[in-house]
Amino acid sequence: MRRKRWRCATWRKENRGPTVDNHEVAQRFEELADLLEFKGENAFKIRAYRRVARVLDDLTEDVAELAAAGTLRNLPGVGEATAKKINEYLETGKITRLEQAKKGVPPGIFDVLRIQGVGPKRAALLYKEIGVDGVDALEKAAQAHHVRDLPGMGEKSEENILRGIRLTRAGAERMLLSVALAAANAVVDELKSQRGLVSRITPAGSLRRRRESIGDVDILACGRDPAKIIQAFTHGSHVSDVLVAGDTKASVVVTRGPQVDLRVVEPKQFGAALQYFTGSKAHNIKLRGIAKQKKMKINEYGLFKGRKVVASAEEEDIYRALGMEPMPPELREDRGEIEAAIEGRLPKLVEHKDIKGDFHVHSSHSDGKHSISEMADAAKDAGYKFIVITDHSKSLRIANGLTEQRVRKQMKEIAALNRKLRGIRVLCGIEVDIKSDGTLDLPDGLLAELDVVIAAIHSAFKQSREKIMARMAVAAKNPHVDIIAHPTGRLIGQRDEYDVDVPELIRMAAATKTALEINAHPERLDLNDIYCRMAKEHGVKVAIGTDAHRAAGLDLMGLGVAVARRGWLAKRDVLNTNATPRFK
DNA sequence: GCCGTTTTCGGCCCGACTGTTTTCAGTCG
Repeated sequence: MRRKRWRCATWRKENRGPTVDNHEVAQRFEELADLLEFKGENAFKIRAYRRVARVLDDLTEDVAELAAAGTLRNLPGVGEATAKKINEYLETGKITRLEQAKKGVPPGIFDVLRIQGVGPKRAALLYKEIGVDGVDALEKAAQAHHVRDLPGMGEKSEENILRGIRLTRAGAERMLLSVALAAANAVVDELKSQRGLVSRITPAGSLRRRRESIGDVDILACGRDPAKIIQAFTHGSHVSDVLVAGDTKASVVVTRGPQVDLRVVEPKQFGAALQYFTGSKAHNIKLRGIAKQKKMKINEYGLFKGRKVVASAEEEDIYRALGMEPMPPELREDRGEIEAAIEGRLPKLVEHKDIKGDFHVHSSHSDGKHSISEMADAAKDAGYKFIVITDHSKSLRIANGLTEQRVRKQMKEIAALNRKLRGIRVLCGIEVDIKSDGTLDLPDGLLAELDVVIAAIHSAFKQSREKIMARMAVAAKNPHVDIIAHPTGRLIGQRDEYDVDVPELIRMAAATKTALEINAHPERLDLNDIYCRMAKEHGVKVAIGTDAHRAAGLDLMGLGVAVARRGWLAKRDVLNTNATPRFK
């Protein structure tokens, strides 16, 4: 699959909370942390700022509302000084401490810090000694061999810096979850295919946690001959560049693909390593703190009390030994899962096998490739009890949207098909367009006759928040609309959300008993994990739809389930788990 | 800068790899 180019401004933090403002405030704290790091200030202070940034990004409430209510300090990691800074930013658009820190630091330093192999110490050295104030200046200095003369630097460091610049420019960007999964599977399959090489091998990291976009791919393996595994990995058919290769770990860049890190561990330590390399970093840091309280130590080799191994072979053993329930990788983001695990109140997450049907499927009647009958066969093969055919409505001309007449014709075809089909039921639906003037594209009388109505915005993305929300209100309040599809309209790495107030939409959905969709298409994954959790907290049901335009598209359900799991959703929160779904 | 079964000061996660060093600092995850 082709690598996506990321055009929107917010690609670095795809897990945005309800409003842009949270993310915006978070970014200020990231900047502050970068600057203080560059200046060599107290590392713990820097970590504290980064923690604040992450907490703000993960927030399911509006930071401005918390500030107004005076409850900022209830947030973990936010103390008096930070609360003051947040208030200052909300009121004035500036943070005095940040402005001070910026003084005398050229803005290009932020980019220099993002080059692989250049950290705060080297960035400061380069700036002070030879005036490197940006990536271009750094490249020139390295090419002119001015870098190797600096203390602690040499020929190799210079080469590595140039390679770091190349890698960053070539696209050290994040990739879609689906792309990373494919790359990881290719590497894993190649290593597995070599007889007797690996006894266990599995992706770890953010891929295993199923984040919606992935930076590097992490893979964990064990086998009799670690050196041979590293050798096979670095000489794999997909490798274009070897970054590091040691006894137990190696990093490569895959041709037209991501950086892949492999770690080789002892079989008896596989569980500890899997836990460690699955992360997230924040989750692990909290876990380490808990181990420390219990006078234990945790690292990638195991959980230790003094020299004694308390747990190491399986992940579950480590969590249990720390006094908590083991938890699925999708929850490990330090968003309250550790506290829940200690108190024994982790949700039992929805699983792929619970899914009985797909709510969002297109056919050749509009812009799908396959007939209704072919889609039904594919759904039956997937083990489903139902699918909902939801072709586009007429105003979406580019997608050959259905007129009222054609909808009626489709209803007849589906009725006839259902008389023949065994073991699967085709429900008659529509993806009705919420037009830019705030009306629905088909009359209520017709919508009332359909089994399932999903409504979606496909036009006028640039409208004001008021207009977008007015359109959403029309859809949610319509008694025939069952689901609002891809509610924010974002395309990961390509297009930002339209100006939808998601917390307000969720309140609307709750009040009108309208479900919200997780669109499982890899570029959408919309709602995202944070919004899903917010929906659940408000009692709003979620419907997963693959938006399949061909039979193979039904396979994307796994990505939708992953988002649901990341959003803490249980079986009862997801409408697809009911073989005969009921609506308004 | 935050935080408290170590409570208002003194901690704050931990190890691998690299390149430059004569024993370790810097970077990364």
